[in-house]
Amino acid sequence: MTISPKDLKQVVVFQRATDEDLDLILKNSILRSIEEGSFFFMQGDEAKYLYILVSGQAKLTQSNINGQQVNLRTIYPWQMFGALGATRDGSATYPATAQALENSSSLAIQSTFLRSMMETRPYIAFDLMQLMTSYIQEMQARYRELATERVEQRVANALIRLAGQSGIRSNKEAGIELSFSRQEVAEMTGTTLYTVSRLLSDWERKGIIKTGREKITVIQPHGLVQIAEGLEK
Amino acid sequence: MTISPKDLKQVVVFQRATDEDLDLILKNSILRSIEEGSFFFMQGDEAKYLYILVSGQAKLTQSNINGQQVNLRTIYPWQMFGALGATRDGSATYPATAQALENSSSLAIQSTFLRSMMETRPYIAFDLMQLMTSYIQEMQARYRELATERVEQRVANALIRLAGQSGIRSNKEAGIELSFSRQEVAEMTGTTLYTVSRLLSDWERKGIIKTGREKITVIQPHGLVQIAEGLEK
DNA sequence: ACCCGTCTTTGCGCTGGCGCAAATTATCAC
DNA sequence: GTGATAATTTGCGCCAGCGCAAAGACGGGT
Repeated sequence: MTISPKDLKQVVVFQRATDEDLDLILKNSILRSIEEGSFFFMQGDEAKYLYILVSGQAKLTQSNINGQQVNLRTIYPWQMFGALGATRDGSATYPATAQALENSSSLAIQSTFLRSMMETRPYIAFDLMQLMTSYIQEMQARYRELATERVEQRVANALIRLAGQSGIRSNKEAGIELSFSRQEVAEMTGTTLYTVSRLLSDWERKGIIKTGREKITVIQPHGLVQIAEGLEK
Repeated sequence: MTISPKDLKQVVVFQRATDEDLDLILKNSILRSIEEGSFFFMQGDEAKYLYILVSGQAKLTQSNINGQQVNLRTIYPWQMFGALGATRDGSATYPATAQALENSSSLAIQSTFLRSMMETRPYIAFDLMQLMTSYIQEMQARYRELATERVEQRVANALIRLAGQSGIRSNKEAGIELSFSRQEVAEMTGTTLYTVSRLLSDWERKGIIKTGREKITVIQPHGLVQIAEGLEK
């Protein structure tokens, strides 16, 4: 697979880049293919590269000392990841682990190179900052959710968010189909797979969703919104 | 009170700014004094300004629909806040509320002005991005903590973090003194004031801390670390 | 010194959600 | 199709932590 400068325009942070800059970026990066289940990088690794997902799907997780993990976000093609460790000063390490959910390919850009580029090209730093800003907002919202909302509300919210993100990628007649296991949803919402399973079964009985193995189809988004707001009782 | 360009150098994001730039920033900002308990801005307000705290102390919180609030961070002099809403495109709103914990004064900088400055001065966008990066990391860590750790571990961690932040500002012989109520600690850790009170009483009995009205003195930081790691049992 | 408002403590009962265990079902490789 | 593997469901018991209520402690203002 080859990547052209034009492809890179799909990356939010590079939308405003000139063709020369895009060329330069490509020259300072390498293509890395990762098979399903393997890792782009692990939490604690030295952050030499930041990545652009070219194809496939990946997840970003963080683990505590006991190995319990939380899911920070799911990565879709042309999204950047690993940028946190890579933009910090000196020899930073990745604060999270990136694992391929399918066979995936990515563009690995040298951190030092992007940093030097930013020093002279305001738009990259600016757009990257905008991206960071949106992550902070999402993390703050999820943090507040975790601190104040009950499990059913958090799970409902997670499904709404996921439907919004990947729903764009599907036709929504007959529901929005999501590909996540109970375990994954649990890691996104700070609960357990048992509780998620019980909730989903309950909601299926009520006709709000349909469930399958590693699959959740949202039939009535409105029903989820109601649960998320804590109105269902 | 007047603020000189030199004062502004204490702001992380302006460390590398030229004197002319600092002058320009001062010219495009106004001094705002807020008395204890009042608000710099509320969640949902249009983000016309971003702030630099000049004196006093403030807290940044976020509330859900029911009014339950979580504490995102405490703001000390020469720290920037309200930058999230202000750096986003168009007419963004603040995602959080900033309230003065003491009589405070701040410098309010026009969002549009700082945005235009960043477009031509890489170092500001770059340094601001670094700052954002550190916030993301902290939020991710706290999120993981909230999702996977038990209450006592989270509270211990919060005290460690607070001691690290404001400990710099005090002499640590005879312990590091923190000025937070049980309610505030509860909002930082996603629990209730009752549980915090019970934990602190327990830890005081063990000699790890001393407690007082709106005051917690850390005597044995090591004891907290042990609890935070879940080893105490 | 005293009062009053606020913060803190603690007893008590309750329950949301955890997590084991075992059964059931879906998926894939061959 | 068949067996192996992994995901899911559900019963059951349990307990960490919530939250009310009431008492107690502290501190600022006059």
